[in-house]
Amino acid sequence: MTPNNQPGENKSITMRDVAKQSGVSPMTVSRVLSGSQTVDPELRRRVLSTTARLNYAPNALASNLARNRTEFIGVATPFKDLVGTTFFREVLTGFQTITDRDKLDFALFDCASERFNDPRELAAIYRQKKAGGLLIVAPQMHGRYLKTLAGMGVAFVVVGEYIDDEEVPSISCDDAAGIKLAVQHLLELGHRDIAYIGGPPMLGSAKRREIAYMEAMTAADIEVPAHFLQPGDYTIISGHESAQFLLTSKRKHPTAIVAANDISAIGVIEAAREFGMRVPEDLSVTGFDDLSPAHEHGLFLTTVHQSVAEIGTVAARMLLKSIESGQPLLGHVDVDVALVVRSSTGPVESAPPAVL
Amino acid sequence: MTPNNQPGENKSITMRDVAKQSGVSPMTVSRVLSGSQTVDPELRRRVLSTTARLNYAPNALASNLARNRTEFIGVATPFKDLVGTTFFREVLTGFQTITDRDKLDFALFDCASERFNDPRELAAIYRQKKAGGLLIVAPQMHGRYLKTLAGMGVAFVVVGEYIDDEEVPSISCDDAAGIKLAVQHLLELGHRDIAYIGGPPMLGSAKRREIAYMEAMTAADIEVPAHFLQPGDYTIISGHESAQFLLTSKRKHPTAIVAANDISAIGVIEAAREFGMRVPEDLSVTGFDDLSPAHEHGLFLTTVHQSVAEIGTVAARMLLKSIESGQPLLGHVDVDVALVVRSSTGPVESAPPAVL
DNA sequence: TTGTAGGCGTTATCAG
DNA sequence: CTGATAACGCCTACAA
Repeated sequence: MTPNNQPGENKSITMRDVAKQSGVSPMTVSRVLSGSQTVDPELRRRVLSTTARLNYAPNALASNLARNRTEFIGVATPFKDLVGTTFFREVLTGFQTITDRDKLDFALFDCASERFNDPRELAAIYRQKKAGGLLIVAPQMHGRYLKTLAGMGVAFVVVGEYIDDEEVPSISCDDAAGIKLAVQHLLELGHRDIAYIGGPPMLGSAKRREIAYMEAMTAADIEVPAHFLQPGDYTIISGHESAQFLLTSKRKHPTAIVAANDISAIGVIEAAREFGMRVPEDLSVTGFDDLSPAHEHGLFLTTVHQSVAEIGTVAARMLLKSIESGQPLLGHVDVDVALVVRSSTGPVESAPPAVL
Repeated sequence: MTPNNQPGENKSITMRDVAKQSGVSPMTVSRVLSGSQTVDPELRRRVLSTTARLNYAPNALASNLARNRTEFIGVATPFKDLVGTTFFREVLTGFQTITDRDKLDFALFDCASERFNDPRELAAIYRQKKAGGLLIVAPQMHGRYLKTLAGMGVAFVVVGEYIDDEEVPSISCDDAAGIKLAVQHLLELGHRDIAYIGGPPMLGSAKRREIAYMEAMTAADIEVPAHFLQPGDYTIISGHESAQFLLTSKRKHPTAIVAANDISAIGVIEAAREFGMRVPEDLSVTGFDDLSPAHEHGLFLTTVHQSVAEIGTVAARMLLKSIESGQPLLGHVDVDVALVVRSSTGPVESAPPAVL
C-alpha cells in the first residue's frame, strides 16, 4: 500500500513545493487553498496558478491530523443482508443530501463480520479517527451491543429500527402510526375481523407494529381472537403459512389481514389466490414499507409508506450535530408514515368469505 | 467534525501517554502495538496492560501519514443505480474476502454525483490519499473518462464492464463465451432459427455479447435474417417489445430467443405467454447473468451464470498488487461463465410454432 | 533490545 | 496581510 508515485516523479508534491515555486510561504498556500483568510489577490493568483501547474493535491491525512478531524462518516451495515437492498440505497442517498454540503465521504464497514463481534472494534473505528461518526444500518443488532457503544462515547445513530433504550439514539418510521392507519382504513371499509401477521420478535419495530395493531383494535372496541395474532418473520413464506392457517382454520376467518411488512403481505396474497379467494373482494390485505418489491411483483398493495430517504436525512442532521457539538444523541426519533391505498383493500362483502 | 472527547477527558490519549504510564519510550509502545519488532516480554506486558487500562486507540491518521499509506480502498459507483443491487453486493463481498486479510476498509464515493463529472476529482481521491486505490463499479462510465483516469496515474480497476482500451484495466465475465454456450445449447436442442435481443449499445459487454451471437451462428453455418437481431436495453419492456415483434412478424419466426440478459429474457417470456405460446415447448429462451431476479420472478430460466463474487476477488487481487507494486494495471480480464440449464429451453418441436 | 532525533504534510498561533 | 514556529501523533533511521 506504500507507493503513490508515478513512474518518473519520485516524491509527491507538497505544499512546500507549491510555496517555493510561488515565492510565498506554505502558510499562504494553505490559506489560499482553504479559501478562508484574506490573501493578496496577486499572491492568490500565483498560488493557484502553480497549484494547477504542479497538479498539486493536498494530503488529506496530514490536513486531518493537524486539524484533529475526520472527513469520513462511517456506515456500518451487514453487507450480505443490506447492501443489495433498496432500503440501504435510500438511506444512503438521503443521508448523502446532507453530508454533501460538508464534503463528507463515507467509509463502509461490514458490521456482520467477525471483526465487529466486539463493540469495542466498532468504537475503535471512531476512536482511531477512521470515521467522525457512525451511521448504523443494522436492524438485527442487539440493544446491549448498542448500549455498550453508547457507553464508550461513540457518536452514532441507528437507522431503520426502533431501539428501546434511552441511551441508544435511533431513527425509524413511526411503526405505531402506520399500523393504526392501516387498521383504521380497514375499519372504515367495514372490516371488523382483521387479523395480523407479525414480524421477527427480536425487532423492536416489529414489536411496535404488533402492539399498535392490538391497540387499534381495542380502541375500536373489537376483541381480537387469539388466532388472529399470527407470527411471522417478514418473509414471503411466513406470510403464506400464516395466511394459510387463518384461511383454513376451523375458527373464525378474517375478512382482512394486516401484514407487518410488504413481503409477508405478498405471501398472504399468494396464499389467498391459491385458495381461490379474490383480493380484495374476498380478502383485504395491507402491507408495510412500500419499498420497491411491492411494485415489482405486479401487485397493487395497499400499504404503509415509509420515507426511507427522509430517515436518512434526519439521521444525517442529527449525527452531524452530535459530532460538532460533542454531545451524544439520545432516544428514538419517529419519521412520519403515510397510508397508500391501492387495490388490495376493499369494502367488506356482505357475505362472509367462502370457507375452503 | 472537531471534537472527539468525552465529557471529562479533554484530550485523546496518545502513545506518549501510554509510554509514560508504562515507564517506557513511545517507540517501545509503537513496536509492541505494531507487533513487529522484538520487545522484552515484561515491557510488552506492561505496555499492553496500560494500553487496555487507558483504552488507548492509535490515531490512524497519524500512523498513515507517517507511513505514507492509506488503509482505504475507494469504491466508486453510482449510488442510485447500483448500491441497492445484487451485483454490487456480490462484487463487494467478493472483494472483501481479499481485502480483509490486509485489514483494508472501504471508502464509498458516488461517482454519479456532479462532483465527479471531472475525472480529476476522482483522481484527487487517490492523490489526496483518501484511498489507496479505486474499485470502479460503474458500467455507464465512458471509456474516455477512464482513459483520462489511467493517464493520471491512478491505481484503479473497472469491474463488471468490458472497456475496449488497453490502458484501462477492467474485469468482467466472459461475455463471448457465455453467449456461445447459450447458442451452442440451443443448437444441440435442434434449434436453427435463433434470434437475439441485445443490450444497450454503449456498453462494451453488450457489444461483445452481440458479436458472439453472430459468430456462433456463423460458425454453425446459419445465416441470420436481419430481423433476428433485435435491439434491447436490458429492461423487461425492451425484451417484451422485441419478442412481440419477432413473434408477430410476417417474416420467419424464431424457435428460440437468446436475450442479452435475464431481465429482458423475462420480458420475452411474458410476451410469449401473452401470445399463448408455451415456454419451452413453442419457444426456447435463454438469459444472461443469473443474478437473483431470475429466480424471484418464479421463472426457471436457462441462463449464463456469471460469478460476480469471483469478479470481485479477482479485482481485489489485481488492485492490491497494483497498489503494492506501483505498476498500473492494463487491459481486460475475463472471468469464466457457465451455462445453467433450467426449463426455459427445450428441443425444437417438429411443427413450427403457431403463427399468431 | 531500547531510546533519541527528526520528519511525514498540514494548520494554529502569534509576531511582524 | 504574511511568515516563522510549533504542534498534530506516529514511525523510520540510527545510536546506545
